[in-house]
Amino acid sequence: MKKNKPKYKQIIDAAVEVIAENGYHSSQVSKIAKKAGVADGTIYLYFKNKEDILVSLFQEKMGQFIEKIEEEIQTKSNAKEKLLSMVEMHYSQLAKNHQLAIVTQLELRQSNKELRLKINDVLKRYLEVIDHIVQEGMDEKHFDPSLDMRLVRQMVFGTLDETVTNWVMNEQKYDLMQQANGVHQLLINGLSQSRE
Amino acid sequence: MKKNKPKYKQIIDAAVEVIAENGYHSSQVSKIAKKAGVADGTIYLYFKNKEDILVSLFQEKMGQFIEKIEEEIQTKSNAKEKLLSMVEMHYSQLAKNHQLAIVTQLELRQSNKELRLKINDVLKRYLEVIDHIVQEGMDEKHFDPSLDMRLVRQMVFGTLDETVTNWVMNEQKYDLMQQANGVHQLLINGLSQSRE
Amino acid sequence: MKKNKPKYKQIIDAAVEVIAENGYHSSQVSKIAKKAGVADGTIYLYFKNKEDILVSLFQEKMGQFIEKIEEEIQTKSNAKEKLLSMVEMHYSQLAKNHQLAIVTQLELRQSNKELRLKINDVLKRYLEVIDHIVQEGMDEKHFDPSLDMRLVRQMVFGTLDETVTNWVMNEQKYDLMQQANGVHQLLINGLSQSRE
Amino acid sequence: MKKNKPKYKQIIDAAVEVIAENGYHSSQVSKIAKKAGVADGTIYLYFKNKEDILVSLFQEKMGQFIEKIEEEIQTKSNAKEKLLSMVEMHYSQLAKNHQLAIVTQLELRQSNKELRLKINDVLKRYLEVIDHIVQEGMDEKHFDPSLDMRLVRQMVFGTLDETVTNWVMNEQKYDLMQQANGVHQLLINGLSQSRE
DNA sequence: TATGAATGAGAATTCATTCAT
DNA sequence: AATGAATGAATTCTCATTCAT
Repeated sequence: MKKNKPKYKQIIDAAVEVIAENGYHSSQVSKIAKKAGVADGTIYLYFKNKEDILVSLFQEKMGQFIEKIEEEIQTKSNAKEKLLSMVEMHYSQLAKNHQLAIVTQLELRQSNKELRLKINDVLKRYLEVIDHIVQEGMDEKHFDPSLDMRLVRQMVFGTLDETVTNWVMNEQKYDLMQQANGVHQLLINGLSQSRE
Repeated sequence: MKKNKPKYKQIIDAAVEVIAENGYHSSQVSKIAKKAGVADGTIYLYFKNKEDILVSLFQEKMGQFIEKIEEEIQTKSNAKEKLLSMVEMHYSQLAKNHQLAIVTQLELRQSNKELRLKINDVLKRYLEVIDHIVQEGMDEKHFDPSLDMRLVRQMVFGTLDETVTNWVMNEQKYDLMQQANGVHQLLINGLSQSRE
Repeated sequence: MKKNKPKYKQIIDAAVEVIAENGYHSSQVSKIAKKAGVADGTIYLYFKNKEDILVSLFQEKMGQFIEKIEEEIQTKSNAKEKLLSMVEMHYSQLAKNHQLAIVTQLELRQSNKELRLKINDVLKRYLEVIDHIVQEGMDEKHFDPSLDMRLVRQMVFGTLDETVTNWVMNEQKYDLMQQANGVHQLLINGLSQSRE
Repeated sequence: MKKNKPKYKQIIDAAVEVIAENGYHSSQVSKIAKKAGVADGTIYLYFKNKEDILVSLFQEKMGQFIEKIEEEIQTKSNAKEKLLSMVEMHYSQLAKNHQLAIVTQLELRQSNKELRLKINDVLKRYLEVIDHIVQEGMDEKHFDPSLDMRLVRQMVFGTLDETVTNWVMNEQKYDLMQQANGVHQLLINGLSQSRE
């Protein structure tokens, strides 16, 4: 299995670094190879083509990203706590890894439609996590049972994505983690005057 | 002023058509020129370079987009109605113009960081519209006065943007307008069990 | 019509020179462009791709080659004279243009199967010239009427082609034209002891 | 002597198969190694480089080819019969081995000038066979003693080669062997009205 | 002998932009 | 103002060959 060989991960990590530093369009395969410490041709022993590096990068990193969120959520006992945990994990993981944040929020979006479809496939798993939390909340009667799942999913993901993108575009000048509680409250209560 | 000459608008409209039909990366200047019925070189009498066509396109179209939202909102008397009106206008204008929706939601995001910074400048005006509505709602005590304006702005915009992008990526198979009320409710009440 | 523009012919002539001098595999498009005195990109205004240069080269040069043979043959009154004329013209034209001889006999044969099929199309016209002469000879009862046209055509063309290729491979050390009569006699009488 | 080791022949036979199936340009060393059941590196224990495989292939196969022709010819008592025998053997051997025919007539001609010079060296032995037959025919006074040996050699070889190439290019749709007599007659009598 | 992972040189083509007319 | 022919920089991927094991 190529994915377990050390060079596979080396190349993906080099790709993250190179893309974060140089931007998507200035990230030539030869630059990635150099940073990974392998020959250009070696890249093609592990990846079908350049796009395959990017898709694999996203799968690998986003897979771990979602896995960690799933693990953390399991330790929580109700939907509200799970949602908070998800927001916190989403933010903390990207806050911890600035380069990855740049790559996923900005650079990889410059890819073509085909690549973005593959990226969306990876995201489906994340959307399912959201769905489960919301469903649980509705079952608990803490969330409105009449909610349209698709809209909720898009609000939650859209909000998280937009807040992270803003943070990255502002060059991470403020503390992303500090927003977690506020965003959680917003998602739970919306704009309305809170009842408490 | 070049912006009032007929060819200026011709070229921008051609760009929207060409990009919607062919995708960002297959939209060569020569294709836009052909569709606009002018020579390649003529483009450069009206635009500094290719990127300038795209920025101008966004300014022109998004400017009108925001203007119409502003006009419509003025006729509403409170923040909740204004927010609903904004959601409806946002959706209706893009639903009415599929090509523009494809260009703004998918194709223009493939542009490089520099171009996206300029695009963000255009969006600032829209974000200010959101801010005004939210501020008004807080003043009316209908919206929670302790809300963090930046987070709200990002939740609102992120939700609208994500819902439209999903609709476009699903090839506009469902009716975007029908979502307006649900999204409005979600933004107002969040996930919590509604009080009514 | 692009074929009548001066750059079209410039590029083809440059291609003949470059291929004859450097060999097929060392004849990069950029080398041809440089020799033709145009930019690399200009090549692609006149030719679809590199292979199209080679096919066009063959069509252009071989077309003229065959045309001249046809013209010369018309002035002869019987098949034997026409055959001699054909042999002489075949040899004289290639003897006069060493570079073209190298390209057609050696370098262009290194091309892939697809290109060779296109080259064969061009040659069909030449084979028809042979067929006409042989048919005329059979009608005159000077040539054996029971001959298999396909075999004759292949013998004649194979002989001419092989003799020219040998001459080119021997770096044109001997006089190709001096062979014309001998080859003509061979084709007419074969190996048999002549009757005269 | 490496040539007698089993892997030497394995590799050559694999090369014939691979080139016949995939064409010259798609016949990578790794493909040949795989078909031969050896590692890529093993090839280089038996052959200096890729070109050496091709030259050796030609030497090996053409050597056997010529040997069989020589054996068969020995059983004939005069030049005419020997010539017929040569034509028949030439055709029958290639008709029996389609893959080899494809490789020698089409694929190996795509090689570069250098390789073809080496190939020509191998063919010299065949040309000598032709020369001997012709000389014998002239001594017997059945062939015209004033013939130019070089021209005859090129006519005979050019005719055989052209007829086989045509047969291969036409995907061996007709029976090559059936042409043997006709070609033999053509070579003996040329185009002239036969005396019988 | 045999292996096969790693190497790295090498080239066609596109397309934004210019500028002589 | 308008044209459009000409420019030329820039990059992925293949595959023959090597060499540590």
